[in-house]
Amino acid sequence: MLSDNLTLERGIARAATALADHGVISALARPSSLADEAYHSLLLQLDMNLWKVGDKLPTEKALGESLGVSRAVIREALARLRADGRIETRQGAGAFVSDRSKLAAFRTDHANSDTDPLKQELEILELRQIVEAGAAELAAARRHETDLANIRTALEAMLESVAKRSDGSAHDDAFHNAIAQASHNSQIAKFVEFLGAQFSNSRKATWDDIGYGVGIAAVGQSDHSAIYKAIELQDGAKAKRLSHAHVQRAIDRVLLRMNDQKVE
Amino acid sequence: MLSDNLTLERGIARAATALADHGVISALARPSSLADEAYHSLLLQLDMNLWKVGDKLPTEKALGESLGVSRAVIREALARLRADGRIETRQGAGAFVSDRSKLAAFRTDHANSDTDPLKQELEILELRQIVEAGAAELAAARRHETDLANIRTALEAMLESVAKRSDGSAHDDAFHNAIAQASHNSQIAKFVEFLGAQFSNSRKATWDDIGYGVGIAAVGQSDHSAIYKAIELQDGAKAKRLSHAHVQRAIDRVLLRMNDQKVE
DNA sequence: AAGCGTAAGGTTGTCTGACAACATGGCAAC
DNA sequence: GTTGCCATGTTGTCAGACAACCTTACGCTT
Repeated sequence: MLSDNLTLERGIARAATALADHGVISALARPSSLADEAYHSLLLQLDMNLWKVGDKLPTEKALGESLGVSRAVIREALARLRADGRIETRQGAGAFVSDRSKLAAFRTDHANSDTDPLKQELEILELRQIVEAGAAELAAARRHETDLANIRTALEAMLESVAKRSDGSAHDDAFHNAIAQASHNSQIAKFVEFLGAQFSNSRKATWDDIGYGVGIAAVGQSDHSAIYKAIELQDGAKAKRLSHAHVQRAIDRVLLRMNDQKVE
Repeated sequence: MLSDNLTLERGIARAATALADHGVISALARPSSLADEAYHSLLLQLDMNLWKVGDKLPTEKALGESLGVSRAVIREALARLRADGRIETRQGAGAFVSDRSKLAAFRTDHANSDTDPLKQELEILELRQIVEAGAAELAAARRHETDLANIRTALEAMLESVAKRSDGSAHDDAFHNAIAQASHNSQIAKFVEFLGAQFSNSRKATWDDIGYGVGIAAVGQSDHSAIYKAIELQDGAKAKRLSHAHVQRAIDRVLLRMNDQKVE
């Protein structure tokens, strides 16, 4: 595992992708780039505690040889690990594993993707539920007129989408982001935006034909209206409760899918 | 601004750091690396919407010439932007600005650091308050015996630190992380750990001589004990309320510091 | 005139070699 | 034992080259 040759893996991945393009395989290891694979390979070894905090990683030259790639590729992988706060490098000395108090970035994707995708989606939704409910509560207390106008704009755009039975996921995002903005806490706003981006694929389900058939879009819309009114009336407790319940619907849908999956 | 020469800036930054080392200047632009500066330069231009979503960035060669650095440096900066989901690159085509729905990493540091550091700390604390309160509520509902044991271990280590008036910040971290782990939601656990890491410097104040003098450590300890008991008794509402109040104390201390700052 | 295949040039991905900047350990001088 | 210097190793940066790939334009066919 340590001395794997990436070019070999890459060849296999390429072949797999070629098959996938023909519909033979659904979604496996992407070919991406050598640097990407080196990054994930090193990240995996870091997550497995192959090296302890403070330990010195092999030299760039050694890493390149063990993975069968050039130093430039290794350097890009190390640069990303450094940007995430996983390692620190000192010119002339080497690269060292940094302790957890240096973490500089939060990502939702697992290097070891052995976890069930649905479970991961569920976990992110729970985190989203907590943060968005808190954001709504703050928004009710701090919203200005301009904030209300922004939320209303997104709300009306969504109403129009529902009426036309078209995809309103972009406006859905805008609605939740506008509420987060109304909290007047830029970190919360940025984080809500980030969490929203983690669902760019799965959330579409609410707005496609199936979603309209089941009536998800309509129910979500009445949720949204109620949340807006609570924020407008500065009823923080209500905004929090409604927002929490709104995300709970999405959670319940994921739980249903998980049950369906187990039955098969 | 666009055609700045990084080597020039670097020279100035080096000189500034040299002065700082002699105590003349406190903390200014770090010299770091050329790639680091190129990354922040590009990030700043992206945040200022210099290019619209989908626009093509200048070629690596052009970027390198405009910043006065080699292509290798530019490539490292672009690699980091790509890892954050800010841009996408296609071999043979170029680098393109991606839309916000591709965000792949959450960071608390601002590229445009024109914001008050205290305000930023306040905003992160508010986010932390929301997430940790939610995590405590879930922990109360889902904790196993092993989770309780982990929390208790950290709690007792902190008690010992308080008794010895030594630095217990590491155990403080461990306590909050253990609660987040007890939520049995790995994303929440990871995020709480990440937020904790954003305070590696400022949180020490609770545990130094001043903190002991004011009694912050002691008060925090009674908070911790109460939170633990609520989780043990599976009283989610209480755990949530106590955790919220606990972080509120830290928020209030920051607000005090902000007032002191305004007076000067 | 419209469609299509091909060739040319441009751009990113990767490799190689080189040198500068810095760190570390050992050795010699005191 | 301590100090200072030097050889060696490592990371940071640069330059050039080629492969893989994309885009565009040109010329040919229909």
